[in-house]
Amino acid sequence: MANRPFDLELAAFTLDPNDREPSMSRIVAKYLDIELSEEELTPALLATLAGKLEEVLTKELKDKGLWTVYHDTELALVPVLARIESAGVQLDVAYLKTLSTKLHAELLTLEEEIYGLSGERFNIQSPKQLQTILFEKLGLTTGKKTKTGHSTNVQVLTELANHHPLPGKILEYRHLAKLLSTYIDTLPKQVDSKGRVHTTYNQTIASTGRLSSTDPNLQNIPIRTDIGRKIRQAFIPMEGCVFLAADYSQIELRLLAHFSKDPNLLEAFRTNEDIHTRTATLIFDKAADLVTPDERRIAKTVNFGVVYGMGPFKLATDLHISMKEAKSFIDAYFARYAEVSALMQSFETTARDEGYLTTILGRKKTFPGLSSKNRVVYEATKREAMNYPLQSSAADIIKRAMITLDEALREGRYTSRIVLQVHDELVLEVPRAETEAVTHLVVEHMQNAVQLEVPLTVSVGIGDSWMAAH
DNA sequence: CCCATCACG
DNA sequence: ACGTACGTGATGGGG
Ligand SMILES: [Mg+2]
Repeated sequence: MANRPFDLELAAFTLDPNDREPSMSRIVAKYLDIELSEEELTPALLATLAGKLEEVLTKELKDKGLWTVYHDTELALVPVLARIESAGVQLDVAYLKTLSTKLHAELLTLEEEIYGLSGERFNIQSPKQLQTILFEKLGLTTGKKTKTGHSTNVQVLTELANHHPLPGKILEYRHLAKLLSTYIDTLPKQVDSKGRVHTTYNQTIASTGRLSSTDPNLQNIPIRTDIGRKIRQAFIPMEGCVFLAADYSQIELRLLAHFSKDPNLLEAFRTNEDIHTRTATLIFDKAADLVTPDERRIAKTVNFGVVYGMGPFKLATDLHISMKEAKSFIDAYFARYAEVSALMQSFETTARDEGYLTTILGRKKTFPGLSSKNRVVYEATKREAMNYPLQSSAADIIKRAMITLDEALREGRYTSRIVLQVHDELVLEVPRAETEAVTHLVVEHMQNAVQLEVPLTVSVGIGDSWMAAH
């Protein structure tokens, strides 16, 4: 491995990813046991402490078995991220401008319709003013949700839309306003002279070890609605290139199979079955070809819910079924995937009794909330613990893939480069002539980043926009 | 500055 | 009686 300079921020994060505010003052106190304020820690003083900090944190990393993940993954990822950020990604600004004009016109129409239905003009974007219109003036009811008043969120408005035409219009308005203000009208302001946007990937924010993306966030670009997909079409490769998008299929559920060794889950992934249909056959006790689309949809929600520690309440409200039914589905899931049930319990007990959990690459995180006597805090932390090894190991895996893929691209003298990472997906800008070779390279490095009990599979698409590459 | 909301995996 | 699915970031309202 290359000789890399010490990185205090990454070292401190690897040692304690829970620390939300790792200021120099806190780090110096924590590792050198010296109490000094940020002001007292002058550059000159910090310079004198630097060597000692490196020595102490290095020893700590090695003692805790964290040196490898720190050095070979986190530190090795730094230049890879630097290249991604520096490359940026091209936007079709003219197209976004056209889209903006069209959608602003629609927004204006919606606005007038909303005022008409409300009988007055008000700030639609103010939840407070909207509450007054919906719940006082129109007397609509949900009885549900309060914090600082009645909630007007999408769940509530969707329910209210069955009783009055206004909430549906508000939902349409919100959807357009969100996409316009966050993406369509904002991204064009952030392009460089070549029409490319450059995000910043933060390596020390998400306690699971995931990356986060800011300024602009390129990890939450819309895709779930028609208009959202139009925004994805604005992400385009430079002249002479195509986009190659490669994403892991159900990586967290495969990790669930790997860690639990549940026979049903292993079998499903080893035979490359449709996992949601497989779960449906198990919880509804019927053959795969008899599973209805509705049953598959329920099974899909259960599959994803389980890795978040979802309970019957959430499942019932999301699927519009009774608590009793929801509980029966979850019970059936854990009965048929018995080793998953055992694994989830072991995550809780290990996190509580050993104090921490470990990922596939040896990343660690503690769960202080499991010492709480407050049931809500305890249960919330238990859910974090149940999700952590899966989400965090998935983050480990794509990081390894990025490091070795980047190296292979450079070693092979390719022009292709990674331009985006979205948790389980990589997007590359690929000269047309390199398409075939780089497709193989990307798949190879992603699928073989680690070896699991089940295959890691990657789906790849190529296209003239991010949307088209999916 | 916090809250509510909603965009993504 | 309470609270109820993990991890993020950006926006607009309102104090
Ligand atoms: Mg995927």
